[in-house]
Amino acid sequence: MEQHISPNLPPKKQQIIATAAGLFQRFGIRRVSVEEICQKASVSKMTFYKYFKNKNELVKYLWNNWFDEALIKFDDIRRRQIPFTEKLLLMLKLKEESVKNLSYELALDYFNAVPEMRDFFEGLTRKSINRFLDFIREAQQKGEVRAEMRPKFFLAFLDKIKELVNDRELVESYPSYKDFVMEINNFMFYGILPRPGSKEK
Amino acid sequence: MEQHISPNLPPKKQQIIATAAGLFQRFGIRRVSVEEICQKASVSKMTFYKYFKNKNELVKYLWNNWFDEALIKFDDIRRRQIPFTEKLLLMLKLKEESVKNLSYELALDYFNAVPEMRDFFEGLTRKSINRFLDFIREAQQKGEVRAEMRPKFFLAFLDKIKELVNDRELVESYPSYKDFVMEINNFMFYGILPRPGSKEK
DNA sequence: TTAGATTGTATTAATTTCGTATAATCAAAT
DNA sequence: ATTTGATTATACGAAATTAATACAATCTAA
Repeated sequence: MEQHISPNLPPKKQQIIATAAGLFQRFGIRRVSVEEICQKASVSKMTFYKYFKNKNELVKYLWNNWFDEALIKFDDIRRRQIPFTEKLLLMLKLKEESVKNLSYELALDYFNAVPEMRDFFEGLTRKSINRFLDFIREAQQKGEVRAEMRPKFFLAFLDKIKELVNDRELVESYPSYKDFVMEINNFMFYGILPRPGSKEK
Repeated sequence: MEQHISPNLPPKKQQIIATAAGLFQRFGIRRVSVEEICQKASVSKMTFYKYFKNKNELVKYLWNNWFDEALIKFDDIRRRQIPFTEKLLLMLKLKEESVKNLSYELALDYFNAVPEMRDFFEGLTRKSINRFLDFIREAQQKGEVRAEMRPKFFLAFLDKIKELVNDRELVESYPSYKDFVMEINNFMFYGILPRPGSKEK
């Protein structure tokens, strides 16, 4: 719920953004009218249309903000001095949070009513995906990931894996979260084959 | 979210009721259209209007159901062979749950748009309150409650007390929930004065 | 006092929702 | 096979809501 909206914006504009974000989150974009936003934000409609051409532009503004913030966090993780697989897990978590904030479900609901917004949203999504593919390619060049693997396959694979990260029962069945991470680590490095030099028979 | 809707209704009617309840709960009554209910319930609009004159009648039906169920549970508590104060606490809990289901907040939102529904809702509320006042009067006749106290005062008092029941930190500061109940018990029986014969100095 | 921002009210056009009418479809009983 | 009752799809006009703009009035700070 906490929005990190860049400050030193006109106060009225900020009010609009904050209340709109709250209302959209709660009821879905489609179900919230401009007037409602204005009333709850104590802003006249004129002022609203001064700062935003219309509701869609406001929505785009919010989406842009959210995606930008997510990308900043993404790059932050990317730069850290931690093993590749740990980065991966952090990114999966980040993605989950972002989706929660964006209320992807509510966005979908909006697409049905305003189809042209789908393109915009998908544009942002594509940008994010490309950033991630870059990350993988870089890891391949650094030798952290097998170079023969197609990045797109890896992406699809992770999309499935992330469900495991959210599987509480599974995660808690390990002595610690770290052990769980190790499991994924090992799986990604060695696959299902016994580690060379391990004592498995 | 679990609705206990009386069975052996026409299946389509039941679908309408169930989906409407879900949507209302989620988005508020005002924000959900008849068409949306029909779509999600896989029921044609014609069928909807066969079973309900309009959206308001559907809402009334749901409210009636919810209040009836609550009153049944209320009477059940009333009949139990447990001390008066324990009944009180159970009733406070019941009320809290009912309010949660009714989404009182969302109902209020609806009143702004459709004022005539407020009367209906308040009618149901009054009925519940009267039932409760009866309960108190009975307790007064049985000598469980001081006869000089006005039932309405007691009602107002409880409305404040119930916030305590929901105060987790307070409740958990007692060794057990039973101890917390005893505290309220004692307070209601003896007020703030030391119990006659207790060892306080 | 002025300039810029904001508000309240009003207004029109566009969109959504409501509630009904009609004909078609389907399932099951006769 | 036919009838019956329930349901659906489509369409429709009326009513209500929402969108977006216009204009005059107000407020605020330089």
